[in-house]
Amino acid sequence: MHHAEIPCPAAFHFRDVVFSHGWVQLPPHAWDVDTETLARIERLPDGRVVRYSVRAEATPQRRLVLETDGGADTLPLLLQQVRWTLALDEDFREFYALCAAEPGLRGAAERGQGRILRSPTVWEDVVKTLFSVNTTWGQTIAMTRNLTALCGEPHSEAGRTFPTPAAVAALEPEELQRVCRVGYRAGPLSRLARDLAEGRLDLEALKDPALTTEEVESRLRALQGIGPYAAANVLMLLGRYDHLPVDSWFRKTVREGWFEGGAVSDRELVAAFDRFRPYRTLVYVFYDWAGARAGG
DNA sequence: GGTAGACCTGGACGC
DNA sequence: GCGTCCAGGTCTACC
Repeated sequence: MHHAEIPCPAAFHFRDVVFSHGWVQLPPHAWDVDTETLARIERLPDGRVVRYSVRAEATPQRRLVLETDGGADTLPLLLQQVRWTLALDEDFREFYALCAAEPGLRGAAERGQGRILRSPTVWEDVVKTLFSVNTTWGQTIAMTRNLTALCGEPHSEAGRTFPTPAAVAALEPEELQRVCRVGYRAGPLSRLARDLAEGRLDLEALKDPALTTEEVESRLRALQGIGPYAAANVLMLLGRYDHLPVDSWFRKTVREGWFEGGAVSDRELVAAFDRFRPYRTLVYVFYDWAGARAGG
């Protein structure tokens, strides 16, 4: 077992990042409640399949500890991956400045919140987002498990990698639908996998900060099955925080939090976030909605 | 530009 | 047991 240490940003809370949204429940992520450790099975570019885990040192969380059963030569790549998946290199000071004037956001600033757990590849985040659309969260988990079990690469001890585009592209949409129970998402999933595997599409390029958010959104919306909600969700995972993911959960949360549960149009719900540009999504994710509902 | 209806799936619900 | 509804939307046709 090899390990490396990663210095934490100021006011960093590992658990807050891991549980920033539901991704931790989707394989190949796994959370150990006893040791508070986040683990993943990962396929490296050279084909090796390794397991790695990340945990925070006890409070104050000044360092993360990365461990892997891969060779010592895998550590630089895995460190780079952890920095991306935990958004360790992002600067949230402007967001915290905005939080200071908003009672429902003061807790977020005090805890150093803003980081959202993401996948190593845009491909994985897009697939998981596609699986979260027009279904229940339980079925999203099942679809991800089924796809990973069907064509992820096995680790020697336990678990599988998230499938590569090539592995998914090798299967017919009918099989994806029948075995993974992904329903009508099989077509868009298969097409996405084939476009990536055959080099017609490059989703990793969307991580380029030189691209405008409008350009990234436009490329995401060009994907089959990715509409306004799904594109906003992926934009958030790419560190672009001004496109609100308007779905049924958003409507319920904001109506109950800011409009006393009344009937309000999407236009009005979104307009309520205008003053929080360009961090509207972070405000939605980290706002103290329970406090708002309680009248605070 | 807005709106209705179809779309996989499976759990919840009413009967 | 069975039918219906709908969930962390998207797409198309139609007006």
